[in-house]
Parts: sequence; C-alpha cells; structure tokens
Amino acid sequence: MAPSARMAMTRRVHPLVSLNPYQGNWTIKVRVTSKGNMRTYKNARGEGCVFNVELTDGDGTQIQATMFNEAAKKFYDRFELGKVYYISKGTLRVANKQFKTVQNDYEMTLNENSEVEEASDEAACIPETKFKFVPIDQLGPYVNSKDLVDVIGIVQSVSPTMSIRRKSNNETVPKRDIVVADETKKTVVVSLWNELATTVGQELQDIADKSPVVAIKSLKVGDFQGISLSTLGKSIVQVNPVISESKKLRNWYDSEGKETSMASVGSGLSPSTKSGGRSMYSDRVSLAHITSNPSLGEDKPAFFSIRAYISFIKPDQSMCVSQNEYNNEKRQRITVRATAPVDFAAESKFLLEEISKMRASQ
DNA sequence: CCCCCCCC
Repeated sequence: MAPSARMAMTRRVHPLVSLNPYQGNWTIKVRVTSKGNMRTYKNARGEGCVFNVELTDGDGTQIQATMFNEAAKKFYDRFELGKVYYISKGTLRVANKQFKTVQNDYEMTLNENSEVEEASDEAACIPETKFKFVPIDQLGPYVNSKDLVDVIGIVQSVSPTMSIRRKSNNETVPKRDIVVADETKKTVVVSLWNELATTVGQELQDIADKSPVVAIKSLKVGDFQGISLSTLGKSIVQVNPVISESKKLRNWYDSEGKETSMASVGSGLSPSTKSGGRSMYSDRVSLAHITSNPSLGEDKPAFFSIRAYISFIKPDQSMCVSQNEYNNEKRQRITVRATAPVDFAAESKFLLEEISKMRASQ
C-alpha cells in the first residue's frame, strides 16, 4: 500500500478550521495553492533559509505553512504547486496580522520531523488555484497597497529578458516586461521577475504573435508610469488557462479587441492623480499646500496625504503614529495623524524605533 | 526564526 493511502486510512483527516496551537495530533489533506521561493536571510536572530506555501483544504480554508533550514531543504522539492498532500506533525502559532497573506488566525510551521505525503491516488475534491480577476481599468485603488491582485489579459508584447541590478545588494535579477490588455480597452505593463522572466516569460515571447491569454495570480500594483504590475515570489502565471474568463477574453479579442485602439491604464495620470483618483493617496498634496494656506482646517478638519522625508521631530508637539510603512532605502512613507495630546515621548520613541528597524532591515 | 520581492 502506498504510504499516503496508509496515512489516510490510519488517521482521520482534520479540516483546517479545526486546527489550533494546543492540539498536535492531526492529519490534514491540502492542496498547495501557492509556493514561494527559497529565500536566505540574515539578521540579529541568526541566519538561514526559509520558504512558505499556502495550503487549501476541501472546505476552501487556507493556511500558510513555513519551513526553515533543514525542513526547508527537505520539503522544497517535495511540495509542488497544485498537488495534494497529507500533512501531519506540524505546529501552529498565532499568525502575525501584519504579514498574513491568507484568511486564518494561525500559521503553520513544519520541521524536519513533519510528515508530508503526496496524495497521488486522489481525485481530491479540493479547489484549484482560484483567481479573483481585477479588470485593468479598476487597478487604481490598489496602487502601492499591500493587497495583491489577479489579472487576466491578452499579451500584446513581450520584452527580451533584462538583467536588473538590485540597489540593495548589487545582485542582478532577470526581468521581462509584458504588456497585457483586457476588455476594458486598457493596457498595463507587467514585470515578470526571476524564473518567471526566464521560463514562462520565454514561452510567452515564443508565442507572442498569437496574442496568448495570460492569467496571473498575486501581483503587486505599483505606480511606475501611473500604474504598473510586478510579480512576487508567490505569483502564479498561467498561459492560455482553461477557464471561462480566458475563453471570453479570447472571443472578445478575436472578434473586436484586436482592431480596437487601447490606451495604457496609467497614461495621462499625473503623480497626484495617478490611479484615477481612487488611490489611497489620491488626496496627496505638497507641503507647500499646507504652509501656504494658513486658514486650512480652520472651520472644518482638512484631510490629505503627504509623502515626505522626516528631517526633524519636534519634541513639543502632539502627534500620533497611525501607520508606518517601509517604502525604500531613500524614502519612508509615514502617515501621521494630528490628534489630541498623547504621550509624545512614547510616540516619538516608537516612531524612531520603527525608522531604525526599517533601516536595519535594508 | 520569514515578513524581502528588486529597475526604470
């Protein structure tokens, strides 16, 4: 008997929702619906390698599982995107809200003693990768947000692979840009990074003249040239996927899309109005807007966003840090909110610690 | 224990 069948018979399969940190003896049956790259890290707590998978069970419940070092090396090749596994002997802990990518209060850690068996015999009733496509003309609200998007479109062009030098550590990374269009008659540039540039990117280049459909899960939405898309380690790229949206898009393109003139979704958007005025930063102003208008906020509160460097923190003003987000090595995006008097010493200490954390993490 | 996701 195959090990996976034995495992299935000797242990009840637990639904993912029933797992918690206090009950260790379980077996789950899950599909790998996302697989991250193997990464190495080095920080104050040590160094090592790590990778994540997202797992989905028959109820559609998802959880993120993380493997470090020996476990990462042991299971990296065993876990294949889209396959179904029996897993036991993992541990659960409360998920860090700040980083969680799936809807689950817990996250799972697998160590080298965890059991991972492919359920190869199964006609498993577990959902495949599910997309939630955002039409290209609706990408605005996602610009620079933490939320990732799925996009489907017709590939209009494919660039050669480029070698990009990463500013942070001078290493080079392969990149390829593709232009994608959809029924909203808008186009957007999608940057494919790393293996996606060299593998599926090459495949797309080879068939670019056939205007293939591409469906991409988990894209980050940036603001380069108004609106831009970029793959992450966990992104999934499917060429001519067999799904209804693909067929619909193909029909549209063949019947009228290919004759239609289409504009870049980011074109004509100035930096402050990029993303069609729907971005969380669409009310962004310059500091001059505030300093040149002494009556601003006099009769009613004024709301706006700014992006600025912190050059000095005055110790005699009340402020409250409401959000504090790392942007890049030269810029920190800090959202501060003027508010009723608070413990400024504590707030400024917090703020400064956050900034030094950001710098340390570069 | 990661939590980065790159470039114009």
